[in-house]
Amino acid sequence: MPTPEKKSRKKPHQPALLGPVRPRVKVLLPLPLDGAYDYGVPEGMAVPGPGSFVEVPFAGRELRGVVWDGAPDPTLSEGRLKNILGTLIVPPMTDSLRRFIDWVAAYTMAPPGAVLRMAMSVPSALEPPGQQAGWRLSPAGEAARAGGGGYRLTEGRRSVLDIMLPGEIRAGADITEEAGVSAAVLRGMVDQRLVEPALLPRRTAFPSPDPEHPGPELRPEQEEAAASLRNLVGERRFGVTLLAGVTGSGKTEVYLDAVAECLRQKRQALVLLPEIALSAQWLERFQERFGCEPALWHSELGGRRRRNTWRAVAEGEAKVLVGARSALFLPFPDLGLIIVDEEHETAFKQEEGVIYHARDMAVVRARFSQAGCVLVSATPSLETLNNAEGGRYTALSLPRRHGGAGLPEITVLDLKRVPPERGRFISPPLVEAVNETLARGEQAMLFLNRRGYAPLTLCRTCGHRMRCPNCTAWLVEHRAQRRLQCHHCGHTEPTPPSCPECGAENSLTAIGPGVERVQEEAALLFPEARRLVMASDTIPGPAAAAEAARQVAEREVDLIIGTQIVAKGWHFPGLTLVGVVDADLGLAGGDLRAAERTVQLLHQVAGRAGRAEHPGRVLLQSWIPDHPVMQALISGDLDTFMAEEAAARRPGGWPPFGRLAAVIVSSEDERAADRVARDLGLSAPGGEGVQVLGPAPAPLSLLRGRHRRRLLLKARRDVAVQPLLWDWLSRVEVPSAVRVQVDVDPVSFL
DNA sequence: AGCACGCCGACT
DNA sequence: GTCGGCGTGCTC
Repeated sequence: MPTPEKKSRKKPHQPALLGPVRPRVKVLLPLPLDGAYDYGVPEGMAVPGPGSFVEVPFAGRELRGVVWDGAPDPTLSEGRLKNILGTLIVPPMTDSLRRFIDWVAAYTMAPPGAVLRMAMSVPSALEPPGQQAGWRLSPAGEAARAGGGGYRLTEGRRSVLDIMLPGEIRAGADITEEAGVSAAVLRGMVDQRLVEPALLPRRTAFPSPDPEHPGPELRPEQEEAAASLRNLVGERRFGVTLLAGVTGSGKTEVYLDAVAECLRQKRQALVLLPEIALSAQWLERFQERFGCEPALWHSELGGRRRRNTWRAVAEGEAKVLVGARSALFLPFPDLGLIIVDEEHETAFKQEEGVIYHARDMAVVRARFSQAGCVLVSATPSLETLNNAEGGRYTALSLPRRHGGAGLPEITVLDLKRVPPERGRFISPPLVEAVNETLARGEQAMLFLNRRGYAPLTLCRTCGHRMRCPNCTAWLVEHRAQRRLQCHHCGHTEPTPPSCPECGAENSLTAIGPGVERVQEEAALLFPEARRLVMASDTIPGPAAAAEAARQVAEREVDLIIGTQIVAKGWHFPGLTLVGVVDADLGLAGGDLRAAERTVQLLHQVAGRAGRAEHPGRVLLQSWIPDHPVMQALISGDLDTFMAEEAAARRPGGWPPFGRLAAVIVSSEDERAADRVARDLGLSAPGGEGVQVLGPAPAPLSLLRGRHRRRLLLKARRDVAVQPLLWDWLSRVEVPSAVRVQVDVDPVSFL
């Protein structure tokens, strides 16, 4: 039997081409490669300029990339050079976005192609517009979809039929992507006449927000701040402003006025929100101000809408876009303003893949785009406050609330003095306060930043604790589903009837409260109250969020029991009491920002109380009522608290007075991880203003089945940490089973 | 990222 | 004896 010819990995040696040498360009591909690759421009093709989207052959595939800056390598032999296949009809990527991508890659130490991938997240958006070909079900296809026609369908064909609605016309790439099949499956269906060609309709235009649409009238201090922001935008140059102001002081209206000015300047505006999926009420306010909806961008946005939005941004048609952090990498041709609302939120930190902080990168993008940048918060981060103090940012503040509404009165309930009953979590004074509030026909909220029923399940007989098999974490009971869940890796298992260790029956006990357990207790204490649990698992998306907001607004709910998702952006006019079930929760673990974050979160939750005509009340249950965090919340003097935080961090050179970079070593093989971590420790850089702490097991020393070790590089502010890190990491050998990640400016220390 | 190559274990 | 596991290296 003849053996099939083995495909040679090496290219056959080609003789040097005669005639004129092809022009060369660098092309960056959306892959985690070290840099851009060189390609030849075939005869007859105009040399595409930097920023052009091109199609190129790469490792036997056809990929799309962007012509990048820099000189092609003249030493690369003509024979190895492949030709560009074609230029795509898309507005080229601007200089400012290309420089931003390079900057982010250099700063985060990610491959530039990995950053480019975030800017090219919608492959189908690069298809030529207009006369684009699409596909729809033929009559035979519709019959097959309904199960008729006696067709025998492969799994792939079945899933194509399932996702194609009768009459709907979609792009081929869209269909194959959503159905999870190859193009061959679709082609086969076309050949069998189950699917027929059709022209894609031109997408509907994005509405233009009208800056002159009559919006709400601004109070004098709002108008003053708005004027300053309009001025920032009007100058059409880079500048950063911090807009601070307590909840309810009308910051949103102020910065929407800056958006209006940006529209008058005929430039685009980007608003970043930490949790775009839960911002139904924010969208209403936008609508009121501008008479239409903005373009939206978040990870749940799928298929067609995603594609259209990307394209509309690239063509400058989408004037205002509201999005999550990934919106920072959209191809705005002329960005005039970036707003980062709730700038202190840790949700702006991307923790996977390219690890970056969207707030910080927003400032950089604004700089490259000659745009204004506004950081907005009731409780600004120490980083931002420090920049304002140093004069790098302009500071504006709105001290008062709307309509003269006072700040809620905040009291600490000392749990040592007024403990809840055994096995309960709501203390008698809080029970009484809720009863009074409900009796007056007002709404109350119980806040506990912990999902599920109980964070720990313990065997009373043998002391066994239910743990996640993949992570250093306890399993959280979700009683409604009768399951135990790991909140880190997604592992779930049914709640066992008896102890898996000693076999004792009825011995497993729930330890500690989650919102579900608080709601159970509330059902006993306040049986008449209509209750609503708001947690990320009960409010899974924008629609559910809007529905929850409606129920609260229309008084179909008396008592809200919620996790941190209730802290952000809601306006509950009838809510006058907030009870914080465990104010100490965020202080455990003792990381660098635990106190700062707790103050920010609890201040924000407190801000939900008493926004309308009724004054609000907030009760914090705490075992440590004298803690500076509680004292700051009671007094409402957050400035002093932050000043003390700053004073505590300054001498040690902790951020923002110094730089940090975390090096995380992980492997399924614990010993391999230890070995690499130890080697890194031994070759750690030192010297003036630089020190390395660790290695040490990460607090989550096992995560998703990977053993993790951490090192922390701490450096003076004037030290560039990236060259130091590159040099350091290059000196240590890392086997392929071990991953070394760098997190510059870490937020989480887990 | 994806894909082919190559070198080690369990099966028709 | 082959099929196939995924470790390793490469892509202009």
